Amino acid sequence: MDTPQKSVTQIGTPVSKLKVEDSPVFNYICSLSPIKTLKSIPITQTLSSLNFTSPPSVFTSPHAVSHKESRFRSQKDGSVSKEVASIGEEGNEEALVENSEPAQSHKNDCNTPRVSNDVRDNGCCEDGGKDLQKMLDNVKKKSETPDWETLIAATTELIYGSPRESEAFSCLLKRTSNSEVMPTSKPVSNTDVGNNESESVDALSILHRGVRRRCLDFEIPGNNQQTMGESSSSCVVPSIGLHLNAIAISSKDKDVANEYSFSGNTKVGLQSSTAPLLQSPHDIVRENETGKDAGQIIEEVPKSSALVELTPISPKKKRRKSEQSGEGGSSCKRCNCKKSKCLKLYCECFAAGVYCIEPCSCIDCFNKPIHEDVVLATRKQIESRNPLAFAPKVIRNSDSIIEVGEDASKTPASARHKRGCNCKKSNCLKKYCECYQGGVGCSINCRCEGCKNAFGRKDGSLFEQDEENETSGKSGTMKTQQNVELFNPAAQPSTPMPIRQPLAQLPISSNNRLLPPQSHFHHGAIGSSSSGIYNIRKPDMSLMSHSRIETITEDIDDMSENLIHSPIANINSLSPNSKRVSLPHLDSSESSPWRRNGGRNLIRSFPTFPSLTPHH
DNA sequence: GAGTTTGAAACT
DNA sequence: CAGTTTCAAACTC
Repeated sequence: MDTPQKSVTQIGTPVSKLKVEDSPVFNYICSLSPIKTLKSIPITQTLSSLNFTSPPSVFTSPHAVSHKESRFRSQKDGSVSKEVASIGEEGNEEALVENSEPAQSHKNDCNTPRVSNDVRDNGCCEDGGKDLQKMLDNVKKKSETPDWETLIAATTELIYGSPRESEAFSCLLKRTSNSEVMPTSKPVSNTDVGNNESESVDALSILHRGVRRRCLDFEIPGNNQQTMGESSSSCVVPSIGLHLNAIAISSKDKDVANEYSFSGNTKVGLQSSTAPLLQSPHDIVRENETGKDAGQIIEEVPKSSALVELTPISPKKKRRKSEQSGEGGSSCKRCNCKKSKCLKLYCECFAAGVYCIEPCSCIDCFNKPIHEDVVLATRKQIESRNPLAFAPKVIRNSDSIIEVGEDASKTPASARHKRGCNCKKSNCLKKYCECYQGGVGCSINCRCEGCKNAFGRKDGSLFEQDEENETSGKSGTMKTQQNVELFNPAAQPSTPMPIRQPLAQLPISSNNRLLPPQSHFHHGAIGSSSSGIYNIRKPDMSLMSHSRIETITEDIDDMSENLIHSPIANINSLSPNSKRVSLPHLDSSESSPWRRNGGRNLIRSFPTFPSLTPHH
C-alpha cells in the first residue's frame, strides 16, 4: 500500500509537475497564498500522493478533474493505481485500442490491477467497443500533456464552459498548484487552516474553501481581497467534487451525511477535504460507521494511508450491508450494473458523476479511474445529447423556505422534478417514481397516471394525509399551491414545506437518498456556485441569492439546482466574507427522510465530474 | 437469493 | 417526436 495513490497521482505527473512549479500559475498562486509552502512534509505520501496529483490528467481534460475527485473512491488498490499511473504515462488509449483479447468480465474489478484487460474488454465489446474506441481516440487527442499555459487557458474555457462543475476543475487547478507543486501544502494548508480556526474554521471551512476557490476562479475581478485566504483556501480545498460526492453518497445515510458534513471539527482542513477524496464517500461512510467523525477521519488520513484503513470488506458484503442496513445503518449503496459497463445513466454511480468503487457489484465496469478517459468521453457524449443529463433531477426552490413557517432549515423548499415522472403503475407511490424517490411531489410536468404521490400529487393535492383531510380542507394543499404560484409562476406544483412533516413520517425506506441539505444549500447558492453561475453571477448576485430567482430561465433554475446541491455554493453565498457561515440546518435533516434519502436523483445532483459541456 | 415489476434511459 | 427496447433499481416472494 505504500503507494497506491502515489502511483495514481503519478499519472502524467512528472512532466506536469516540473512545469507546474515553473508555471506562471504556480507563481501566481504562491503569491496569492498566505500560506507558506512547506517543503517536505513526510506525509506527502499519503494524501498528496493521493489523488491530488496528476496534474496532467487534470489539465489534460477538464474531466480529468472530476475523475480525480471520484478517483478517490476507487483507489484502494495500489496495484490499480500503478496500472493507472502507467497508463496515464504511457497513454491509455493505445492500450485500449490495441487490445483485442477476449473480454474478461470481472466484478468489482475496481481493485483489479488488470487495467489492460479491462481496456481490452472494452475494445472487444461489440458495439460498445467501437464507441469506446472513438471516445478514446478523442480523449487521446486531448490527453497529450499540454503545457501549463495552454492548459490554463483551456481550463479557463472549460470552467466557463461548464457551469456546473467548473469549480471542480478550478479546484483542481489550485489544488494542483498546492498539493502537487507544493506537496507539503496540503498538510500545511491543512494545518494552517486548522490554525485559523480562530476564524471559525470548522467543517464548514471546507465548504468555504470551496466557495472561495470558486470565487478565485470566477470572482477574481471583484474579490481579489479574499484572495489570500481564499486562494489558499481554494487551493486547500482540493476537491469540491469530492465533498459533493461524499455528501451525496453519505447523504444516503443520513447519519453519516450529517457527520461528514458538519460534524467535522475545526481541524477539518485541507485534509478534511482531501480525506473524503482519498477515502471516497463510501469510505467515509465506513469511517462513520466505525464511529469516527469527519474530523477524525481527516486527521487520520494524512498520517496513515487512508487507503489502507479503508480497505475493505468484500464488496458484496459491503453492498449487502449498505443495502440492508437500511435505516439504521449507513447505506452506501452502489450500482449493480451488468451490461451498461457503468457508462450509462442507468448506472447510479456514473449518473452521479462518481467512479464505481468496491462496494459496487458491477460487471465489466468502466466507470473507474483507470478508464477515466472513457468515462469522460462517455459523459461528454451523453451531455452532448442532453446537457442536463447529469443535472439534478429534482429542483428545489429556495423560496419556499421562507414560506414555510416551520423549520425552514428542515423543510425543503418547494421542489419539483425537473422533467416529471412517467409512472403508470406505481401511482407515484414507490421509488420507481423519480418524483417520489426524490421526495418531491409530482407536477404538471409529470405524465404519470393515477398519481398518488405522497409528496404532492400531480393534480395539486399534497399528501395522502391530505387525502384524509381532503374533505375537511385542503389547507395544506392550498398553501402549497399558493407557494408554488407565488414563487413559481411557471407554476409547477412543487412540494412545499408541508410536505416536510409528512416526509418525515412517510414510509421512506432507509434507502432513500434524499439530500436534505439541498434545500439548505440552495439558499443563495445560485449566485456563486453554479457553474453557470458565473454567467448569472455578474448580472446580479443579489438577484441570484434572491429567492425569486425562479423567474430566471429554467436553465438557470437547473443550474441553481446544481448549485444548491453544492454545500460550497451555499456557503459562498451565505458568507461572502468567508467568515464563519452557519451551516444552515445541515443537521436538520437528521430526522427527516430527506437526509437519508439519496435517491438517484439526488446523487446526480452532485456530479463529480466537471461538466464537459457548457450548460447554457 | 431469485425472480418480477417498474419506469428511466437509450435506441430506432 | 413517438414507439420500442434495454437496463438496473425497486420490489416481491
